[in-house]
Amino acid sequence: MQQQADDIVKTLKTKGLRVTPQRFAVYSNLLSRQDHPTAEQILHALNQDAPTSSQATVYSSLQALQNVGLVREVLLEEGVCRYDANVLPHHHFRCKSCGAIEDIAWEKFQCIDLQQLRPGLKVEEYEVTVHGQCDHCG
Amino acid sequence: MQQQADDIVKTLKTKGLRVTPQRFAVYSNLLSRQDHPTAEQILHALNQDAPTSSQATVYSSLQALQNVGLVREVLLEEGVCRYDANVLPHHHFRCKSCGAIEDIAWEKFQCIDLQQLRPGLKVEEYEVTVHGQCDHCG
DNA sequence: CTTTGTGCAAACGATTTGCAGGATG
DNA sequence: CATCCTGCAAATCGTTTGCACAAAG
Repeated sequence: MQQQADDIVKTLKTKGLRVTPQRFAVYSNLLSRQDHPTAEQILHALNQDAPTSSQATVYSSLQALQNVGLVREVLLEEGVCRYDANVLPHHHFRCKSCGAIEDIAWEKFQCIDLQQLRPGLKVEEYEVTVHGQCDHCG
Repeated sequence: MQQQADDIVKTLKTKGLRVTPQRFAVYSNLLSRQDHPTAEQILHALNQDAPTSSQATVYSSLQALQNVGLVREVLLEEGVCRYDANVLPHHHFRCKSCGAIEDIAWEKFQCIDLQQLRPGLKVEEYEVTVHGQCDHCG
């Protein structure tokens, strides 16, 4: 636990971010959860016990973390912006019934003929979004 | 042109939608363009010459068209909801520089080992989003 | 005629901004 | 101690809603 906290501090510093309690809390929370929370869910989680962050600060922390590549946005539903501390390439599954979201290992999908999508297009990255039913809803 | 209009009317009726000038215009506009416009862009296009639709009506028309499966939402950027009259399965390319969006033929990608994503998950559909540079920006 | 759609303006929810005070390096 | 962050409240943006009038079938 203590070691983990030190790691987070080190990571933030390495990226040139000032380490503030709020920023630390946002990143730490995001690292600790498997779902892909919205800004609001993060805010709520942080202020569960005692108020520690304001809404504006959560947004700005997320922005700062995004800018240095520690966090990415995940768009799976209209009007809902989620955040993910896993910035390695991977795909997403979303349950159409309950909305649960789950990561899909990168190796599960493979692109056929990537270079020939169309002459002129330079592909830099891609991701797959899978829709279906999860364990509970299936 | 006339034939095309008749087709649109027929399609709407077949889906059980009342044919109003506004609804016709929204669907017709969406069918005619290759980009994936936002509600606002559609509204702007329709009122280019003379005012024909209100903003609330464009939203409600899009909603109605979605409900009967003639139109789908496309989510590629945070905070931007685009619409697409092509409801056949296909993928999307988005230029990271200029934001241009282009359809990618369904056959360009193939899923490896779909049934074994994870036991318990029932896959119903999926789509690929490709990011990169388009002709002008590459 | 009955039902459904339209337009306006007000309401809404999520995100952003301006600014003064406070913490970080 | 200069710079950057935080928190508050107000502003903004896209979308939705309520309601009276109009149009479609």
